[in-house]
Amino acid sequence: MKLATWNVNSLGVRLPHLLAWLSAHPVDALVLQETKLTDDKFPQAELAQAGWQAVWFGQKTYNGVALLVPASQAAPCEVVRNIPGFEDEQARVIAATLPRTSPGASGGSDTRVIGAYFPNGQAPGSDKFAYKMRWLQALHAWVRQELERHPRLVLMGDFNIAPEDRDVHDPVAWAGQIHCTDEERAHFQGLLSLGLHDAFRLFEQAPKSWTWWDYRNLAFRKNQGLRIDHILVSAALRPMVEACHIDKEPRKAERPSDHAPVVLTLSA
DNA sequence: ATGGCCTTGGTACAAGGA
Repeated sequence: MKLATWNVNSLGVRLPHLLAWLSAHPVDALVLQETKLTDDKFPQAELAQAGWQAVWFGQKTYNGVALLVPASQAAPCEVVRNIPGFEDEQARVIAATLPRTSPGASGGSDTRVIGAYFPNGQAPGSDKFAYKMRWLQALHAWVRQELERHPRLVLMGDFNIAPEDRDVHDPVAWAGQIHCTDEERAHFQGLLSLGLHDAFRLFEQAPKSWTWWDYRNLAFRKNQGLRIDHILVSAALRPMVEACHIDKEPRKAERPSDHAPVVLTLSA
């Protein structure tokens, strides 16, 4: 079973690119961020024609999230949009349960997937940073509840947090900057304290592994980036994690997203 | 060489991203 997350930076622009990636990488679920489409503009028909069903939650111009699942699989259920109880104008979260498809498998159960586009935060001290902190607090409380109901849980998306200095190409230049502040990193650790595990760090990984590279300054060619897109797995899923990798290939395409997909491989 | 972006809305350029 493969699960993936990808900030596509406009699904309208990236749809052909996304379909090409999906046909080469048949995942069991993919969460998208920054679709930048209102719900009426979501390309449901095009995706269905390519063999994908979806649930989505968008808004105009900014943000927007979706969950894609092969049409051959059971439909995602118990769909939640945004953090329950947290008033938010911005479309940043979509959660759903993937029903277990192999009834013969023992000891398993449904898998809960939460796809999230964490706020950017712009700069420490700004209003947007304060919003990011409130949002992170609400997310933490909600994920705690979700874990009680769904032991097999995956939280993945664009976190807009580089958890450690090794997730930053130039930690000195980025010290205290957005994505790297102590406050943001404490929130990331807070999610881990719920019993979640950073799937990427369950394995030995190449140094200088990033998921995002600035469009400017030849950052991708020089491999100057950040690791800000993450897949966290619950304790119940951890023994099943076989691999977690960043697929840099789509970042080399013409008109790429500035983010690369992250892919999780689970046994069974 | 040293600096170099992209998307949306809307039709010039500002806002936002990270």
